[in-house]
Amino acid sequence: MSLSIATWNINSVRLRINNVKRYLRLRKPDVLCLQETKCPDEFFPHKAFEGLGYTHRLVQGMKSYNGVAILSKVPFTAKNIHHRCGKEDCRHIEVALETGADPILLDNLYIPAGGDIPDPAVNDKFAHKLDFYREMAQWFADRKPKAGAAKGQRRIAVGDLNVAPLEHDVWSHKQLLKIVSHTPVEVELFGRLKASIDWIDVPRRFVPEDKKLYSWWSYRNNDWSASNRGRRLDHILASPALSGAIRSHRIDVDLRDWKQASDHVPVMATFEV
DNA sequence: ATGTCCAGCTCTGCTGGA
Repeated sequence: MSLSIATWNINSVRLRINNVKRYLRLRKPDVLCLQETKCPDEFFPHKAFEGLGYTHRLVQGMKSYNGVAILSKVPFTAKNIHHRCGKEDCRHIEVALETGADPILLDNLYIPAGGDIPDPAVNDKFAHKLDFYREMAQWFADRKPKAGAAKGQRRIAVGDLNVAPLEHDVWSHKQLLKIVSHTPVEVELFGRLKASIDWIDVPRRFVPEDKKLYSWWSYRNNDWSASNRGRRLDHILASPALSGAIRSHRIDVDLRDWKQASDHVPVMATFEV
């Protein structure tokens, strides 16, 4: 079967529910993973998703900040809500998609942005971000198949990871080296997470590393497309067991121009599973 | 890099977070 999965930092699911519905009608992903829903569970707009066929849902939200949700046409089991770095701040949920004999584990992540000052000694938010990366790298590493095992688990991790790891994941590598999201310490930790189970960077399977690729443009730019100062903060990672199943990717840049847009656009990938 | 958006509270302006 074909399986399409999209990830989108929506920056308030209630405020942008009409954009979400429009996107779902346009691209019809089988699974949508949202971050920054900013919505306590009792107010989550379940009806909108139910009406579009997303009858399987796992939401974990809180007041004002953070919040993640998995909305799916494909049934899933193993609804896991993970607490990270000793906090209950709604940043990691995991399901097992019922796709054939062997389910696919799907992680939806909202990694802390990290504040403005890239120094963990003076900025607790940056320290939290680095700790989150270390914890995730270890958690995935603990799930890596033992040496000699035939093949690993089919696993996909998506979300706003708040790091643009490659030189051409930002508009200016040089000018962003000291800007949170592209500092060497963050890029190193992203690499450690990626190496934990030899994750495949799905969009980069299709777009060479010397080509610019972004999923986020700051609200602080008056004309985001004229300056095009973007960053690739939103990611889709696939485990090696899915390497042969990757079929396509799409980053819907045009959505940054929709009325009342999020500062992030959706990133989607299709697999033949 | 600059500087805009969102949620919450209450206060229809301000604050913190991104």
